[in-house]
Amino acid sequence: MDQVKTAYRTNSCGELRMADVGKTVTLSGFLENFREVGSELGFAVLRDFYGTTQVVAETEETVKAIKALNKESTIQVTGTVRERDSKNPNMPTGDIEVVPSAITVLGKCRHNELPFLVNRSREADESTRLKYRYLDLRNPEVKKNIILRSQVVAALRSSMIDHGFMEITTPILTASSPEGARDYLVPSRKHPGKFYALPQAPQQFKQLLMASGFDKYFQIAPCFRDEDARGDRSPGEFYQLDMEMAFASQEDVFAVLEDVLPPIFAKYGTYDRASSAPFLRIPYLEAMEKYGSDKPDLRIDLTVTNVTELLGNCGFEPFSGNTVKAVVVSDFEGTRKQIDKLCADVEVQAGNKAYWFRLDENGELVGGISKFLQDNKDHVINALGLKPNTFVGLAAGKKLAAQKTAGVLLKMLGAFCPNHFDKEQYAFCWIVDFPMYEIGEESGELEFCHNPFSMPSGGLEALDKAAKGEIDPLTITADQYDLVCNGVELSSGAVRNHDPEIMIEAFRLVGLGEEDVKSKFPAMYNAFTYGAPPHAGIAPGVDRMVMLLSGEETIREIIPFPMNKNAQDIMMGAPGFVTDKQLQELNIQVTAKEEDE
RNA sequence: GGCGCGGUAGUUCAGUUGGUUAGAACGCCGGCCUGUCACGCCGGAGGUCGUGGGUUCAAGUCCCAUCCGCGUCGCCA
Repeated sequence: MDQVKTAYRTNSCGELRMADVGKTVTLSGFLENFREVGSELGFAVLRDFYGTTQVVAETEETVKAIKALNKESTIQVTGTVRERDSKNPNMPTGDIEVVPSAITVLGKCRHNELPFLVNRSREADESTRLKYRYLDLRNPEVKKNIILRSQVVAALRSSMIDHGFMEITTPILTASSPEGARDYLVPSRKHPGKFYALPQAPQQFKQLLMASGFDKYFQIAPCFRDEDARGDRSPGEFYQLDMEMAFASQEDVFAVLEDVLPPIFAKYGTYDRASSAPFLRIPYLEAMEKYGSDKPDLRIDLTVTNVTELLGNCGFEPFSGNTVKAVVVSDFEGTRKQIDKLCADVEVQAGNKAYWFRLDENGELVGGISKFLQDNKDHVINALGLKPNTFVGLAAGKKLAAQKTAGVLLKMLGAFCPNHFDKEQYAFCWIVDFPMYEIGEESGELEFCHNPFSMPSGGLEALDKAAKGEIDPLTITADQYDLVCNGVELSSGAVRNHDPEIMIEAFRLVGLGEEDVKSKFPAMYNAFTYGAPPHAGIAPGVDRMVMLLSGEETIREIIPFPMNKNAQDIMMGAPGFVTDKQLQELNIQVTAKEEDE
């Protein structure tokens, strides 16, 4: 079947070539531009989804007719394909043009001044682009990310099915979850005072599918969280490649994604190199120690060194009594000005100062805090293995703060030094052995570090020992893992806790009892009392994957109709006020209203 | 919510120490142009300088408040 032929066209605007010369064709598309070269000559560019084709106007009548139309109007052109007198090698259809015999206006554009030029919409203010997203998306440069997204989703779906997974949809209207992010609530008409919630993730449903005897589940799942946006985090809603496997371990989950993702990244990505299986596994504590981050960018060949013993007592006040971390950069070429800028940027992002010194080409310690090191010069050089032209970035503070600041410093240095940054690839790694518990910053009490559904390593035995005080609960790790690519956290997953007794024991350590488990997660708790398979899963973020693949800097570029930072859809007017009648039906009284714009 | 940057023509931006009638490019309108392709040339229209207040002889520019946008931290099991 001809894929583009419709009632309105015989061909697309992207397909005509020299071989088609002489044919009579009908094209339909948007009038992108008209270049008038005289009262009896002009060139129109017709654009549809597939490409552009030049339509030549050779009579005064045709020139006038096209000139009268506003750009972006949709028209239908019937005519003959002809070889061009002057060809355009930059254009796929640049060898030919269409000589029209009839032009029909299909959809008139009523605006002679557009909010922006379609072909240059990416230069326009983002709010304007989002308000007129349907014009913005006509720009092939903008549209291509949405096409990429569609192709990636199709490839993921097909690969998951090839790996024996079955796509199952789960409810969008469900119960509010007591843990995690703020919920989006939907009032119930039939049950006054009660609310549905949009799922933050299909987490509980997929685990219930495992309890139901399904074996390998996946879903391109919409997830809803009412939290503030970031450049790489869209407010409100996003999509996950959600998956779960029964009778499976951490390694089984790793094996699936290590097989599914690299070929898709290599095929659809900006770079054609992607890590192959097995991805590097880095324990959480090691990642924090070595990279100062739980999402290291492995394209950077720098690591963090602990220099507390070496430099802690050098006499530089900010170091004394603190943990001191260093990032050693060999073959460093940076001016004083660039170093200052770098340190300032680190301070902005990390909230902590960065310090530095350099071993210059003559083997002297210079710059930054170097004067505090002169007494111990040889010892410092030997201990760090410094060679001439080496930069040493430093961070100090309490252990975690020093680690994180060094981590920010490391990433900035990587971005600054091309010789330490092998950029053109997708470098994956797994972060494993996350702690199960942490001391909450506000409460000062023991809390779950990530989510309470994870299986603690060592199971019931480890929890019992912690309860008896034989081991520190903070040393218990969870069978939980993150997938990281190029410094971006793509996904979190875990081996789930499928045993009600271990679940109760895990909750007991944070001061919650059996009743709390039952009331917070009744469906899962009950289901697991009827026997459940050990299961494990993960849910890579689709939006972030497409963002990595496209090379875009903001997540909005890869979402067809994104909301702005304030979770508003300016184009649709969402959120918006509703009628009093609607509110009455829902038994809702509004106590505060935003000023109407 | 904190911090940072920004808001000037339809669009993207410039605007010096506070000083004449607020400029440019693109777009738009009119004219010219027979092979353009970011067509070219000539001319023209187009401004609540985000909003409100203040200082001043004089404010796009300085001060205060406020709204909006983006980034970042908080937040995101």
